[in-house]
Amino acid sequence: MTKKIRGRLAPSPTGFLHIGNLRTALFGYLTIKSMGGDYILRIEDTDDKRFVPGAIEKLVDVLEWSGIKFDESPLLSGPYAPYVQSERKEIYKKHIDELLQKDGAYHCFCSSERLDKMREEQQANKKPPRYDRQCRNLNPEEVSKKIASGEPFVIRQKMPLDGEVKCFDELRGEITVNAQELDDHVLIKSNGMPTYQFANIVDDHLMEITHVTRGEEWIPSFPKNVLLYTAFGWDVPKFIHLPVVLNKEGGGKLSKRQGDVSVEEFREKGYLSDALINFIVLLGWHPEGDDEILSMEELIKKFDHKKISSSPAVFDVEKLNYFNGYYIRRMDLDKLTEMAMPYLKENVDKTSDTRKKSPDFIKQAVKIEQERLKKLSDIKEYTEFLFLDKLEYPKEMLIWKKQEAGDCKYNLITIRNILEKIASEEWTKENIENKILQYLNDNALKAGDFLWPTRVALTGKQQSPGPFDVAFVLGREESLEKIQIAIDALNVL
RNA sequence: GGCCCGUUCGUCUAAUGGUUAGGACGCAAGGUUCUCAUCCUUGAAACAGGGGUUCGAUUCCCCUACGGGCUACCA
Repeated sequence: MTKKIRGRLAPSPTGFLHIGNLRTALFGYLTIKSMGGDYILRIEDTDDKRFVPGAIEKLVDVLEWSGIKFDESPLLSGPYAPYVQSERKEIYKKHIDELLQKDGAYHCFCSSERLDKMREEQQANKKPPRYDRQCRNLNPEEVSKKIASGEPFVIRQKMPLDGEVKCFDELRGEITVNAQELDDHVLIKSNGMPTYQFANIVDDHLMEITHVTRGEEWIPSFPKNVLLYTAFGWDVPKFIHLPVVLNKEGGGKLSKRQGDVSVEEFREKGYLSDALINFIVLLGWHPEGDDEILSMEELIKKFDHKKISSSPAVFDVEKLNYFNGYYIRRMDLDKLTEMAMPYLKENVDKTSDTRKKSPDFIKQAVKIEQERLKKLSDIKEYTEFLFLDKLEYPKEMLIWKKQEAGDCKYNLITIRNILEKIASEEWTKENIENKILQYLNDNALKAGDFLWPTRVALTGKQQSPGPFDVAFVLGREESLEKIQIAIDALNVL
């Protein structure tokens, strides 16, 4: 029987999920799900400074919105509970005792002052800062005595003194380091809590994780982690070190300084989770073939973790915008209207016209802007003119190119006369369009001379949906009224 | 400083020991009833540099440059 595939996301509970974390989560999820395994959430809160109340719920909420669901988590629980490291202290205690017994670790009583000074000197002498292993060879009696007297201590991992350490990354292949490069890093802090370097490895083993996905910032400690598995006599899971996501400007890890990086912010601005996921998965991975539009379902089918790129990717919001617009254009209108509603509310509240507060009107408003939206929040600005009782625009805007003001006015009158002949029951986009175009066609008139002024009269904007769409949505009465206002304005000019 | 990881159009990337080095976003031009957007067509745009190995390297190896990471009782 083959072992069940299991992976995990192991964030610290800061309550803040940024794009880089989401990608790590996604690649982990897809790696595991593409092989039919279980994906679990484990909270790594061994550093109490990082804890933010409510963070776990928030994290799970955003992740679920993104389409990443866990099979086990602190909220769901499961056979390997608890899933929060601060609740697993006994487990770490038991295992560090075991490791001590196996001579894989030792107590260290060095004060932080001494360590600081030591590092300073090492750096001054151009030597790599590393623990000088002063406590590594204390005799057991001495250690017991110091512990008994209440002297504070940490527990360090005992690294080999020489030779090479080889470890294997699924993306990069074999990584070899000289054992002398390895620091005896701390496994248990003086407050009794484990460090990441200990808790993470113990838990991954205990929770039977088969594929470890984590950021490439962990590569330097990778050999030490492998050594820890070996010291316990445990099998080493497969390791996949994911490349980082970089800022567009100036390089460096994606950071808050350079615009939005929080998944929550993207969500609030009206980025669709499908688009975000589709965009992010392409940052370091590519399906076979040229089709880049993929749903989560398809991703799970097609994903191959061995094909993840080992070089870092730059986050470029332009392409995200394209994907988001693409997904919005393909959305069902009812669904889109529902999702756009929060962003439209302000416009709807502003109008005194009860007709414009109706679901049907709102739906039509969304419909004529659908293909223009890059993100849902655009809808507010784009549809504002539809809800305004009175349009404000300079009269000159009505005039198309080199048109004479008088001609412009005359043309608007012509349009008004055409529209007046359309009865309320026949007020459809197609009718409006056909009647106007037919007239222009029959009289060999240039469309721009008529359509531009009409559109401006109806929208008050340089850029907007076409006049037929707008006239239809606004309705017969209001359209005629707005055109008349424009005609009157041109009188004064 | 030391150690580690990386380097194909501006960006995300594909492919390959022999190709006109492919696609996507963006950009430019043209077309589709006025603008914007959509949609369609076309175009410009890349193998970091230097050595090897080889009949032949973008592809394999080495060096350099550049970018990034780590160097905590943070993860």
